[in-house]
Amino acid sequence: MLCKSLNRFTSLCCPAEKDGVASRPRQRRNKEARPAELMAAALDLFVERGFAATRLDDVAARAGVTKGTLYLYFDSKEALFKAVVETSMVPLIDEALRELEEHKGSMADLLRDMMIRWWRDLGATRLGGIPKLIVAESGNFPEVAAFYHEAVIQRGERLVKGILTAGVERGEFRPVDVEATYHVVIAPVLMLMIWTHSFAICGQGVDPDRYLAAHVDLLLNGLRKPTEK
Amino acid sequence: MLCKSLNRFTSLCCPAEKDGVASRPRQRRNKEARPAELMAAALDLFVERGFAATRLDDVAARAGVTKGTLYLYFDSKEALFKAVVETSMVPLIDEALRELEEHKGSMADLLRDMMIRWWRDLGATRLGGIPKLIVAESGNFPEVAAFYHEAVIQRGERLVKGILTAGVERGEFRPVDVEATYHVVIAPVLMLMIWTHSFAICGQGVDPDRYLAAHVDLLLNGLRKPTEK
Amino acid sequence: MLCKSLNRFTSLCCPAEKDGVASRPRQRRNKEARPAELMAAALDLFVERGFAATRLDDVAARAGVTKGTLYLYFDSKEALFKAVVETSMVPLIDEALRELEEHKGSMADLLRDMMIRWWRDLGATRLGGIPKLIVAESGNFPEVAAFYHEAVIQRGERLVKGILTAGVERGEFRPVDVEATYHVVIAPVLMLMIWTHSFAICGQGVDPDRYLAAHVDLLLNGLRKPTEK
Amino acid sequence: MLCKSLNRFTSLCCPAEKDGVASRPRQRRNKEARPAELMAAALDLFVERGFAATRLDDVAARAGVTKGTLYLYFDSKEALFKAVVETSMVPLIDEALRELEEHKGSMADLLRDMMIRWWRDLGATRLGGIPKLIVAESGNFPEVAAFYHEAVIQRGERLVKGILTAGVERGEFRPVDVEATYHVVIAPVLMLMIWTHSFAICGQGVDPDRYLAAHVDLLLNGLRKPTEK
DNA sequence: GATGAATGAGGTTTCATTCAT
DNA sequence: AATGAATGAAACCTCATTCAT
Repeated sequence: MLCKSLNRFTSLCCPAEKDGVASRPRQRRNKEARPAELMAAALDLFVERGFAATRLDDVAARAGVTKGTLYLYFDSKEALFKAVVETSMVPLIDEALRELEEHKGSMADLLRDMMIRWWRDLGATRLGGIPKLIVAESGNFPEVAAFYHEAVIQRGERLVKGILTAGVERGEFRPVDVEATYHVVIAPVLMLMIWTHSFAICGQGVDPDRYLAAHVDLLLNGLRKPTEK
Repeated sequence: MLCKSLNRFTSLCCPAEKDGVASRPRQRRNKEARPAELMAAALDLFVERGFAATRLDDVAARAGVTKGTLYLYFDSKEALFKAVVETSMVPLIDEALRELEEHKGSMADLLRDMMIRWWRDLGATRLGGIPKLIVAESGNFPEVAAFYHEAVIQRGERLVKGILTAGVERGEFRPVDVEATYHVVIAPVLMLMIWTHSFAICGQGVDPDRYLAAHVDLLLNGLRKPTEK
Repeated sequence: MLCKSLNRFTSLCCPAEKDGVASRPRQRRNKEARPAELMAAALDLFVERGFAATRLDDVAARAGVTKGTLYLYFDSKEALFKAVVETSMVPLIDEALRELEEHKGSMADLLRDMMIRWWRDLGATRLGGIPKLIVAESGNFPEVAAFYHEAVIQRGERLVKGILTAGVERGEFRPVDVEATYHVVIAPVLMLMIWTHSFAICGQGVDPDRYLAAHVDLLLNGLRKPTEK
Repeated sequence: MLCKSLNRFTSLCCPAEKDGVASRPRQRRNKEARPAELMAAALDLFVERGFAATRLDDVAARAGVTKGTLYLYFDSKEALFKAVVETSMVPLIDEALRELEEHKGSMADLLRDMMIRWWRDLGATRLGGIPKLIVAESGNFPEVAAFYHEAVIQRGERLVKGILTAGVERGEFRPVDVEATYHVVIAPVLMLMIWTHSFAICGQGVDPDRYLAAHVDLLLNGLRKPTEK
């Protein structure tokens, strides 16, 4: 929990004013909320246009301030992006990791549960656009990519591999190549997010629930020990 | 190197030679080949850097011409981009379709075979960077995305769904939700391509063969009728 | 360090502490001292970085206040600059004049003595950066330069010319062009200060003592009547 | 000699159009002269305002082009400055070094000669403003300072020390501390240039010829062996 | 057909200055 | 008296696009 007032962040989804500036006599409207407002505006535009194509002018305008104000709170465009990721995605993964440690039931249930919640809390929200952004711009912004890898990917990796390993050890799953299977497990979820934020825009949507159900179905069937008939 | 254009005043070097440009005279070798040369250079750079980050200066230099020449053949950067996608991906897909209509054996084998060939002939080449590029820029270039969807994705969809349906009808596969399973089948392959062209660069490579093997293994185990042990 | 202002939300640190700021409460200690504190901070930074490159943010931080406070005491950055020059250099020159009026001995000794004291009391301190600063910014702040000339340079001129004239009249020195020789006398000292505050930083220091000794040696040899061997 | 057409540079002193843009139908007016025109405009403004305070917009406007054109010829503001120094000051010093090697007469004459020519060809021209600029901005632009040190100062050092050493070896000069005397020799000349380009602007000029004569007079008297009466 | 010099709008970032509190 | 959030005018630099040659 980085900052108390930031918890409001994910549910703060600023109520439109699409691209228009609020015209009230601003100045000290509610200063504690400023960073969260800026990050919310930034998330919207980053997801919509990508990192490079997002202009800080637009981020500021969407938050109802001017460009210079951004630099009161964030050192650079990159810093702004990092802050967005850190305050929105990281806590979600950290909580999942915590739950894994405390989980007692079957690993198959946990996996299914995680999948569904991951989609509901992250994939289905604006945050679901982040992975596409990262993939798209990692080549041109290596520092951003490196940060994301460390902050998000590695944590997710620990989570999924933890479940797989535990399942195998308990004899619940077949003995699989955990390293490779990890990628097979997350790929469809990642792909769904990427899909939703690219072709879905062109009206070529995938039904997330059916897709995830099919994935989990296939996955658990593939992992289950064939001997337990 | 005081002043960029001073080279001209010495006799040290003559034609632009930058970013790996061929330095041969290139005597109007074959004027019909010019567009193809330009598109080849553009493909290289688009795949490597993305659409927005690719500079036309660099494309021209790589093709051994100057920037102005590009505008003799393409109306704009976007037009060049669309031409590249059209001429590089479409023929490949068409050939794949032709070959697959002649298949007679088991659907499981066919699926496994397809996966491997898709990777070898496309994913492992520089063309493997196209899907990432499309996904990444689809938001900012909707027409390009729509074209790609029609020309490439829909054909692939027909193919995979055909195999799944046939497998189920023959009793080779469990009865699955074909619509959703189609996505689950292709997602890992797409994901592998995207991965290879994004984080792989940051030293976080995935071993394609192990990954594909794990995917196919899981897939066929998941599809196989549980009764046939 | 995600967002600059988040420090406020934690209890880690309280007041601005940046760039070596005193962190004591500074309870309105002595409101008459505030301008002097601000000018002291400004002198440090002006000497270190020059006029244009000094940020008022940093000046304020070094004085333990905020930027807005500066504008309570000075109308603008330029006004601050002029105040600094006025209050730091003028008293020094006045004291030097007072002490020198009481001298009785030889002019050669007086000249040598002056040189050494000038360096010790002014050149070797942070005030030695003022001449460079004046020279550097005189073009962009002509009023400041004019003030400095009147307040500092002209006094020094009277002094040196007085010594030279007296030395010639007494027959201690050759008859020289006093007007021009004055400049030759002070130039090396000025130059030493400028040098110390410019290239000395780049590791190209001059040894002040050797330099001054060489200067005085050369000077007195050049001034001495050649017949008096 | 870096570039044939650049020799015209020092005598190219573009005929005013003070701060105004030429309104002729430009475009390819005389493309080979472009770099020299840009450097001439840059020299004017660098000397007048300093490095940091000179805006590239103004440099471009004075040369009758737009900002972007500058970047066709120079990679950055720093590169532009370096090019100006390299093409204007360095050749002058190099020629002086060549003459030193070929000189046969007395070192006193050579020293006097060099002083006068240095002033005539450099100090009295716009180039005389460069040393002040370097001194003023060396703290904030270390790379620029380092370049200047290597390109100009070290060459000048070799020149002056060469003369002093030769004079001492031949028994023409007293045996002096060459290292320290070098600084004493150049300081007044540097100071004269700095003076001319700072206080001189405020109407507090020094008469260069009288000043230099006094300096050389004093210098040679100070260096001459006292035994030769 | 090909060039390449030139443009100019637009990007991120900086910072002196203001003003409601 | 003091704050510090906010502004907005530049500054440097980039690059798709144009057009005279």
